[in-house]
Amino acid sequence: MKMLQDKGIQPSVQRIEILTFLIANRIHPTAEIIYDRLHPAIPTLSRTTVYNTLRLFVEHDLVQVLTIEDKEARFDIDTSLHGHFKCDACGSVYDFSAPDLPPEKMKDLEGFMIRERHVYFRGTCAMCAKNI
Amino acid sequence: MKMLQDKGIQPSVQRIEILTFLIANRIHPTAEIIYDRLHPAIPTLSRTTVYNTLRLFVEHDLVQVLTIEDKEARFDIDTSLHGHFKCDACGSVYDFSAPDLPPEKMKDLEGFMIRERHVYFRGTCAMCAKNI
DNA sequence: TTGTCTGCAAAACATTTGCATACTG
DNA sequence: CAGTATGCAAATGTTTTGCAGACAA
Repeated sequence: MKMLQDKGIQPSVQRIEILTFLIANRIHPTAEIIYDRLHPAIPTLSRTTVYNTLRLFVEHDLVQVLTIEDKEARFDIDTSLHGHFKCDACGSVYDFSAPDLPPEKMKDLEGFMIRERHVYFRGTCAMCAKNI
Repeated sequence: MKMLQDKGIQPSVQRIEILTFLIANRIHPTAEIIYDRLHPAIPTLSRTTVYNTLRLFVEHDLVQVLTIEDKEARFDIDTSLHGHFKCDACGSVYDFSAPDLPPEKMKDLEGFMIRERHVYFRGTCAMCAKNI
């Protein structure tokens, strides 16, 4: 996988599979979800490798960590600025285009160096709201 | 404490102390920080009670949970809409006035019921940036 | 061959739960 | 007295670490 080499990451079978899963499944999965979905196809895969790999990807800015809930981290292959909505009914995490909060307009943060910006909404998604 | 009774919470010694701490120390503490700071004065205080009490406060909308980091939850007595900035150097969490993201303008979320909104920034705070 | 990657088992943490005791109305 | 709150100890769930064997440049 060229994507990995471009980021200076050696492309092992496990790393390619995890990256491919993240690209194909835009569901902001947890480490456990990734493990559960890949383990049948790669029986030797361990949770440790999933965690190691995700940390590596984050360190190389290939994915971002979402802390939209307090229990477990979620991972997003899309590192562009956008918002995340978590439905408390079905548990899904949706993307939405967040207005670009211009950091220079926030005078509370004068002199602050902003490296990451996250917008998290929670509530009930349209599908779940309909079924109530 | 009237504030507790207004929310339908029985004001025990422990609950009053924890609420008072949150009001007096706007540092967005973790459960552990609250325990460490109150334990000397209330030697019988247990971590369980701190966790129980914080959960109770959250359920009664007296405080909000911040998931600005993946490891531990932080608690904010200010439930109004504002942003949070975490400095990766000193670990402090700062408040800032976030522009009110109008949910109705986000057509990606049509039909969604929004219950919570969070804006989290990360980086280096002005004080730490100066000392680099 | 030398360094890196993997994966098992165990450890580390934050948080929750079961339950007996203590408190309060 | 009845119901609720507390706190200890143990359990849970996620993530990390130590380390030995496997793999790759």
